[in-house]
Amino acid sequence: MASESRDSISSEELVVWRMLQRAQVRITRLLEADLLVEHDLALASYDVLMQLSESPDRRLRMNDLAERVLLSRSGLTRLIDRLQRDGLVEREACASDARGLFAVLTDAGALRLAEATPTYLRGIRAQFLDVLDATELRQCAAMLNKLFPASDT
Amino acid sequence: MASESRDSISSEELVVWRMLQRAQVRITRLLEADLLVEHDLALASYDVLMQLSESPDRRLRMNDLAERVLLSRSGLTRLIDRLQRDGLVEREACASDARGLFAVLTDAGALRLAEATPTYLRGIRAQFLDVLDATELRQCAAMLNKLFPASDT
DNA sequence: CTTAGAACGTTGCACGCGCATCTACATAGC
DNA sequence: GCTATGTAGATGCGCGTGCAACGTTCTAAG
Repeated sequence: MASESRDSISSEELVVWRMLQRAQVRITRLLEADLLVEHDLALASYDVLMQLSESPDRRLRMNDLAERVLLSRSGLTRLIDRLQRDGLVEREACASDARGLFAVLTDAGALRLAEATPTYLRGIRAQFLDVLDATELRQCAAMLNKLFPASDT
Repeated sequence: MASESRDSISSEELVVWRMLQRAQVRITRLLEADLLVEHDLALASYDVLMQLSESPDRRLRMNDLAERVLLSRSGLTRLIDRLQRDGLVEREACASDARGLFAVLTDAGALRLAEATPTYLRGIRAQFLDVLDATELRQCAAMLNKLFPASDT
């Protein structure tokens, strides 16, 4: 009953995989909907603001930021365009590398992030964290550590 | 050390949530890339073919299908357009409800699904199932059952 | 110094998706 | 029968994204 997953997949395993897909989509959509309704902020935008706020001097190179928010470079370019248009982020040249640009969180951006954060936290608690108990959360963390080895891109 | 998640979220919890996001995106992208490269089939298309193949008479009402593959009605309309253009699926009128349409898997669609399935299974094994042991898989299933109560939309 | 290659960010383009709207049909109330 | 409300799919439109290509700048080799 131990090893049989070489050439095929049991239907239970398949079910687990599908549930994972559904759960992730469901959580993400509800979270994004809340952010959009209450703060007119897409989830990707929130992620950008959050990453910047946690970075030294509230700034990050475009490239690094793209990796952190799981976006392609071009995708991030457009997203920063929008956030800059809304005054939440600014672009700043990089002294040490003339090719590089920093995306910098503005005060308005920090404020917007602070406003939206309760909604964000409430969402992931309601949809995810509060549903699991402490033990499950630990198990979950352990699994994710295996699924997401340090050598990620 | 048990209950403190009411008004804020510990950073460990936040980390778990972010890892979940990253893991899901990573798995999905690798899987989709494989399907695209080896079979010119998007993940959403594969899901449609799979759902149809598991349904009685290889057919499903557009509405039901949309829910199962987590797509809006309009999204599914276009997706079925494409699959129909490629001969993998056909539309058929519904006798009991003149408004309704069935999406029906064609033989070509079934063949294409069969060809792509090894890639699909290999992907979710490599990215997900094989990374976890039997115990973890059971824990994972238990958590997902809590995250995804039967009363989903 | 010069040249070849790589890296950073932006842009043109096409694609896939959701929302709002529309038409056709169904169902309930009168 | 007729009308009102609801449902199934399709369509117009706009948005966000990735890929390929481009210009600019950095780095390494000669």
